[in-house]
Amino acid sequence: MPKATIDDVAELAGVSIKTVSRVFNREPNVRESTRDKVQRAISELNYQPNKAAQNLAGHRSRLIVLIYDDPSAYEIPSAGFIIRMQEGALRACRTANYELLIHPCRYRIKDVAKEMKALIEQVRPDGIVLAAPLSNVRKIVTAIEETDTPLVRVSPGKTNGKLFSVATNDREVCAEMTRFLASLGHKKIAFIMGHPEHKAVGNRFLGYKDGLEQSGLSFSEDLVASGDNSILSGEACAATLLKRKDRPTAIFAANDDMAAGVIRVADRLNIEVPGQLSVAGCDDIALAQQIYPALTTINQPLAAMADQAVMLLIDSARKSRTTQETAVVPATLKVRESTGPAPKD
Amino acid sequence: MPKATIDDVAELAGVSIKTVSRVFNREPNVRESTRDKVQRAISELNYQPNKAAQNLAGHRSRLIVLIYDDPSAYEIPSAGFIIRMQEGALRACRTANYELLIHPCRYRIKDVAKEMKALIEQVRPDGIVLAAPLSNVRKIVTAIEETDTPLVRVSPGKTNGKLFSVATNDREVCAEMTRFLASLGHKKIAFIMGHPEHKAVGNRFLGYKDGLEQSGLSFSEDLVASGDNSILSGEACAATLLKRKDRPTAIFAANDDMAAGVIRVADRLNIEVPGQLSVAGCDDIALAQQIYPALTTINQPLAAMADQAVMLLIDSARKSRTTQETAVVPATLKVRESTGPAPKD
DNA sequence: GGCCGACTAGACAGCGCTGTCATAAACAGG
DNA sequence: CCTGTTTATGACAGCGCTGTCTAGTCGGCC
Repeated sequence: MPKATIDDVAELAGVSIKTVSRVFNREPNVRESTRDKVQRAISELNYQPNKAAQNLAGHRSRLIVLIYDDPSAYEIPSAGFIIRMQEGALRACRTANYELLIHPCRYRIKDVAKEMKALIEQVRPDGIVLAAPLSNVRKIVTAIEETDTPLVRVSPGKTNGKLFSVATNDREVCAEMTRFLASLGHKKIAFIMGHPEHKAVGNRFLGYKDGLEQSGLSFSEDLVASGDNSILSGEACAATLLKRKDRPTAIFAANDDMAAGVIRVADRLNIEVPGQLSVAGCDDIALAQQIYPALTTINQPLAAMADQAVMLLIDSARKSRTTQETAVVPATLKVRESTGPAPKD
Repeated sequence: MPKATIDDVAELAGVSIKTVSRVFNREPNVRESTRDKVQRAISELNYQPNKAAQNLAGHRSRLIVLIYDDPSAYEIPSAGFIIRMQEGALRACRTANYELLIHPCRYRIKDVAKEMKALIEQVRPDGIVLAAPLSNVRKIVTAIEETDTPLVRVSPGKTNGKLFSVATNDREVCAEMTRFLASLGHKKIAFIMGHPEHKAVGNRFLGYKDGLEQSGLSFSEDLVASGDNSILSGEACAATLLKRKDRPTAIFAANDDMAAGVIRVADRLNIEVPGQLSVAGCDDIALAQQIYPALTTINQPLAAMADQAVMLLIDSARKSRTTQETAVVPATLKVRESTGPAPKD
């Protein structure tokens, strides 16, 4: 059986194709009885509109493209990141009856801009979700903007600029984590900063400081170390911090890998976690649950962010693009086993 | 600047739109000089053909849909599975200038068949890659076949049926693993079977038997245990196998999780791995490298399989659909630390 | 020189929809 | 009952391409 077209439906229902189109697209000004007739014809023929035709005639594709960094998506540790994003984006697409195209992108190659434009002009998506870290690569953002396609950038850290974007309350939640540690009685809470290139880094550090202040603790340079986001660097930082005679009773690392490094070092130095040392991380990667003790960390609501991003895109298509805004999806503390009351001395 | 259309190019080049189309699609019978003229016009205007129009007029969408099981894709342990598939599929799509649509699918809901058909008739993909375990769900396969869209099923285990599919040489490589263990001097090689629902299970067991035979070892029921693919069941099986006085010196589990369970039990029983017991798994999931000792296992070439699948799809579109075939992408042994020479007693 | 085939190029319909506009029907109000 | 307005429907163009068919051009060969 050849697939039914709008003409078939129109004929069967005894109306014009335009009326069928109206019914299918829930347009107003169709009499109830006509609507019924058409509905029956539609379901009888099992009619499904051809997207290509809709797209061509209607200038909208019901397609969202999710663009993310290519090689990093396939490295096991970050696979979770992109899967979560996809999960959220797909959820929003599904409810709005959109489809999702995924497009990994190597931003280091010269022709990214050209590649992006080609992609966009070919498929004409109704919107684009640009995942971190690409969300801060200027030439990509610019290329997309030049095509006039609605764009939402998703990034756990704050995105600079005034475009649509969705972010988390990184700073606030890091303050919350710090307060949480303080509330357990910790007075000497150390912080391990991450790779300075990461956008998120600054905010997390600021959040840490906020948290100290809010808890009535004073900030000390001596309790801050700088890593590069790797487990190894976490170990190095921990070694430094823990060797001090007046050592911290809690260490808050700007990401989970470094926190894992801290736990390793504590184990080596025979410092009990969480008995003698509380450790907290950030990101809630898979590893966080797999290590012992399971890591207290901050859950990144990646799926929710992507979901939000797609919804923004779809809404902005309906209404005219409103004021430029950035949505914030709150991250939450995941308290597990690596934190506990401060040791009494 | 409004996007250039084929008419713009034709006008600039001083030819008909059909000629532009010919040049762009590398059709024959265009004079070299004309081709050049058109090429120049194309690059000057930065022309990108509108896919929707191509699709509508040409009855081909240059779109591949990857369909996979929904909830399971988002569970962390299996995220790697689907990411790998995507990786391969994307690779093939990229080189052939196709785009990839991803479509998770909950196969337990009633209307899957209808949903699949709606998806297909709407987007009219040129081909569909159906990932395991969906590749063996009859109602989905049937629904897709009824739409006459080229379908390739990807499944680590063998797929039954006579459709296009790509699989691995599960049985052969399991035989290889068994021979490998035998070559290390092991005489008592036990096997832990997985969940009987899994298609792959039977083949792996057969491969194990093949391997024994090829190594001149005899098969014994006593050396076979049955788990359900979980770590816990692996522990249970290991406990049984290792409590026997005449205990095996090597255990080959049908998946990595169960192998991990074996290692846990060995640790608990103070049996050294690989000193006193060699352990091998299958699948090479992320966990395999994270546990200690790192697990010797069998690498599933998921990316390569998906790549292959998409290539099959694209080729079958070019030539007429040839004879139904199943491509086999070989899996390979990943020898790591959990296996070693049999203990001398 | 005339005819045939191989190349090359263009005219044109039409893929299956949606947008626009015209028209018809229904409904007010005076 | 007629005009003015709203509501319901249809006619038709056209989105930007590709497929088909036709027409012209060129050389080769008898």
